[in-house]
Amino acid sequence: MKKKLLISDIAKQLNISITTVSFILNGKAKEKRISDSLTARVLKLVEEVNYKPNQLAQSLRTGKTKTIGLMVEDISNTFFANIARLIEEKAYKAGYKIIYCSTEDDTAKTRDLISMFRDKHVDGYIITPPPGVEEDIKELIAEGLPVVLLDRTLPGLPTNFVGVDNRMGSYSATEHLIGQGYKKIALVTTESGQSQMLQRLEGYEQAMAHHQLAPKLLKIPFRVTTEDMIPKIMAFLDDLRQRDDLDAVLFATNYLALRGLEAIDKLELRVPADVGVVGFDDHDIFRLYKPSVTAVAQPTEAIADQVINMMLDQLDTDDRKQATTTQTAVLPTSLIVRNSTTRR
Amino acid sequence: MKKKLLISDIAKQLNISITTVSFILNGKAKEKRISDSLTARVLKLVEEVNYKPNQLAQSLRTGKTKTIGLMVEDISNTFFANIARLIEEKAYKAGYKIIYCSTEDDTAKTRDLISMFRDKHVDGYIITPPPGVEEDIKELIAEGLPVVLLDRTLPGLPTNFVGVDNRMGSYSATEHLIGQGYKKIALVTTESGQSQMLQRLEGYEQAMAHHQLAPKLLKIPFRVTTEDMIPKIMAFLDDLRQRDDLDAVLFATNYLALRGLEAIDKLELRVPADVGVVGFDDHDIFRLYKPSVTAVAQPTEAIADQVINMMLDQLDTDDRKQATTTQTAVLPTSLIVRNSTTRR
DNA sequence: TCGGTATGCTAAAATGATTTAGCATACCTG
DNA sequence: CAGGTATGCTAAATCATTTTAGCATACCGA
Repeated sequence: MKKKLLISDIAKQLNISITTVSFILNGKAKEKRISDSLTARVLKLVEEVNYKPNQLAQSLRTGKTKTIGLMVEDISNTFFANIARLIEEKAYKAGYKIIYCSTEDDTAKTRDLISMFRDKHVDGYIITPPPGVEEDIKELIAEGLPVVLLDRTLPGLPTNFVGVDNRMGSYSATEHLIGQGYKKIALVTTESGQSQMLQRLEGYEQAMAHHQLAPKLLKIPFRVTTEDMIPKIMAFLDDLRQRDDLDAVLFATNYLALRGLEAIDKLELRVPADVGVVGFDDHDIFRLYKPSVTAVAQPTEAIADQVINMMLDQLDTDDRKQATTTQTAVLPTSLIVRNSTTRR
Repeated sequence: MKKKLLISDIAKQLNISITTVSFILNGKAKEKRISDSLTARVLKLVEEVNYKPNQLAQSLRTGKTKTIGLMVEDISNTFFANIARLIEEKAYKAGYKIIYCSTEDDTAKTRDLISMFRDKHVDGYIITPPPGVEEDIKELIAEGLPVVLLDRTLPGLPTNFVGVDNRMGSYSATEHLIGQGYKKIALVTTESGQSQMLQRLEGYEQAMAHHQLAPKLLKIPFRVTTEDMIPKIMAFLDDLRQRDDLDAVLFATNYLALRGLEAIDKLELRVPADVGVVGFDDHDIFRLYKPSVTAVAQPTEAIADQVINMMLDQLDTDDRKQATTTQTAVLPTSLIVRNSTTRR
């Protein structure tokens, strides 16, 4: 097994000091007045023998690991998987690697993960925060570590944030339904206090209020399994239906919409004739489903762009003026109108 | 900002040497004959002040980073996203973090990524290899680094591998179609030479041959965009249809099946009356689609289990006897019969 | 009383880089 | 020709651990 090359090997071969080699490799040749000819010789040799500095040693000395921690609610959810893919790509281009994990929106697990990431000295944190981690995040910020929150914020936490205009998204989705002649519109959401979910609720309620329509809510508790979800939704819809009080549903997340479609199917309701359907967050399935499903789409690529830009921004900035400015990007959603809301 | 605690702080406070603290923290107290009382005092203080060793320094000294590199073709593909989620979970339980990236099945990119992972000194490699990285992987193995290939193998590479019985999967899918009375069965696959794709092709061809039926193939070139894929599939199916030579299709991957369903939809063919449809690799959509789509399901959880077990196995083993034994797990697929192949 | 060994701990090297402080030498200026 | 400055480089400290080699002291048996 070939021995790994050290910086001292390079220095020895050229009969110069380690310091000089280090300066040259770190682009400080000019600044440190190393002659051009020596610089060239060093770079040539380094190239020839394919010397690569030991990143662990570098990290120990500099405190930088060129690694970003990415914590999403669930990496297997298409929305997050797509974001993760884009973030990864852009991060690699900037020389950063990504360590990821899924929080499952579990406070204790997330706190643990944050602490593990710290132990590993990641340079920056991208987080979709569960409730109850405010203090941990504040600590990160207090220590001058770059943090970008994604998808949802936490109250009272002045931090860089990237998300969409959820209120507007569900407002316009509701307006769209109303415009199509639907009046008895229900919202199926989760019980969570996550900011983005509250905003989606707010948008729906505002649109309904604006038209003097009565809101109808189903809030699914958080840790309900997929199987239990469908009967719950069925019961809710069926009940409204019995009272002739339902002609459309807005689902507040893509997985709720998937379960919802199954529920609607089992109740043998026709879409869009019996009920109109809109999902928040687009999904491959919505294009393909018959009838295709109208959805509030989030601009995945733009989100990922903003996130990584904010992160790189902070990573580039000198640590001093870190906490001074916080950026916030609230991106617009777009309503993709498909057949599930088109009455004929 | 509170100063980070060092091992020397612990030593100083108790008036003992750093060495002793280190031994105790690394569970070598007994072995090194440190008295129980001192051991207890050290552990107590460590607990009280919440001292945590600097992992960078540990890694530099030991050469272990407690990090596993995961390279999949595309982290945003549901199949890989699900696997990634499970692997992450199990890895964390064993104290390992995951760095991931998407190879896009691009040789040059992957070689680059492998080299980056090496620079970062990951302890183990989980890879879905694109063609042309045989040498790089051989090098990893030669250096005694744990490697587990996932989903596909490379010819002439004796390595730990986890995948499914692809040949059997598509064989039985084809048999199923034939059992339902379909005879003019086409296979839509990719042009790639990836082992798993070749096996799926082989299974199909064997089943067809076994019943003296003529195979009909469409091989989609690799870097075709989603939009270009649909017209290609349409043309292929339509052509066969014109010649009255099509009554069922087997799609060799889940994304091909998705595009395929769109194509079938546009051609206004009815499923399963005009064409039966089977997908390789299950997908949420297949349950929900009308009619629901029969699929060859891969046992995601079992795959992830095997992968992480093989990996941890190697990581635990002393480096010496590393390369001696290689494990291979070929898991069975299961055919989930749904409406898309049920003629009435 | 002396050699052997068990006990309980530690000094110092090693891991592989970056960075601070500074040393010669040459050159220039007045 | 003294004194200052620019040039071109380097010795040694530093980052925070782990690990090797070994040092006192006490005790025991012969």
